[in-house]
Amino acid sequence: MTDCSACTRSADASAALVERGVRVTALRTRVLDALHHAEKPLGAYELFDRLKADGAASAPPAVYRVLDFLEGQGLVHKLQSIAAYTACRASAAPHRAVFRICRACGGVREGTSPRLDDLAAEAEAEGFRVEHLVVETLGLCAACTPGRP
Amino acid sequence: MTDCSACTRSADASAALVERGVRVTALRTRVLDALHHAEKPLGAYELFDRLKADGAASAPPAVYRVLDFLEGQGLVHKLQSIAAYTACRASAAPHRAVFRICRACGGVREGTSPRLDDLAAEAEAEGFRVEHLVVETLGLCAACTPGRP
DNA sequence: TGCGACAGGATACATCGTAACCCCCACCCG
DNA sequence: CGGGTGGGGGTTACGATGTATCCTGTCGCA
Repeated sequence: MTDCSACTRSADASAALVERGVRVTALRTRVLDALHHAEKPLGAYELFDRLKADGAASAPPAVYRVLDFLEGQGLVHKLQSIAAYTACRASAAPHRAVFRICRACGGVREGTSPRLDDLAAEAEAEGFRVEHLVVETLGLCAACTPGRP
Repeated sequence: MTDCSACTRSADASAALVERGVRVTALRTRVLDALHHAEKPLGAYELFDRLKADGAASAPPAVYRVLDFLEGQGLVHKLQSIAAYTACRASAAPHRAVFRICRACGGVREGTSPRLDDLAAEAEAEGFRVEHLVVETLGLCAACTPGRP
């Protein structure tokens, strides 16, 4: 288990949970750590396998419960188009985000944009009550685009 | 099998395929019709069940193949957050779209917005080659929002 | 007539997600 | 201290979603 800057982030996230008065359990910490250490988003079962190897998780439902919880807390995002989960590096609170998913290397970058709020506002203006916004950009990242230095 | 305005739309879509020089097969027509007649998006297996009842489809892979094809042609959209497919009512060509998905009634509205192109342009400006954009707004539609006439 | 390309049939399987039920344990309260 | 309570997680079993693989039929074309 290597030490890395991501650990700090993970600790920050845990601290946010404590402040909100919700429980920081061993399993939740493990899941968060695993996602922070992963270079890429992890599928639920991929995550499950890693946790099981560490003796930290027993069965899929446990993992899904934790993922749902962490997503509700804004610490984890689910990438719908690839059915994978990624730890949020930007903020420890629920927020809107846009993801760029490279189909070649599998890498994902989380970002933000005023367009997100614009889109939400457009929906609200038409009477739609926005609870969640999914914005995922699929394609090739700069490093994987052919004809490039 | 009732006659309805959606059939016209479905016919328009088929006409677009002919013009592109791709094949309009029985199965593809059936899938398109089924999606056009459905009031709500259909899951792949839900769609499969309907087609099988009509003797039109044999097994899941056939349905997925047709769905992939139609999506590539811009006639069908996949709603990632609910794993369902809907016929496009807007255009017979590939295009960007934003969806509003009501978690209460399950209804979906397809729309468009200049923000979609803005988001794509932002990504391109940073060297990301955009191939597909998924934008889904989840919440309550006007009719399902409480405290409303 | 033979060939290549494409659509679809058929089987089996992989992956993703959840329902239902139980138990444990921290915590609160009298 | 004894009992109640609720959240978190273990366990089993299953449902839903999506695919790999191989084979068959059909059509256009040289």
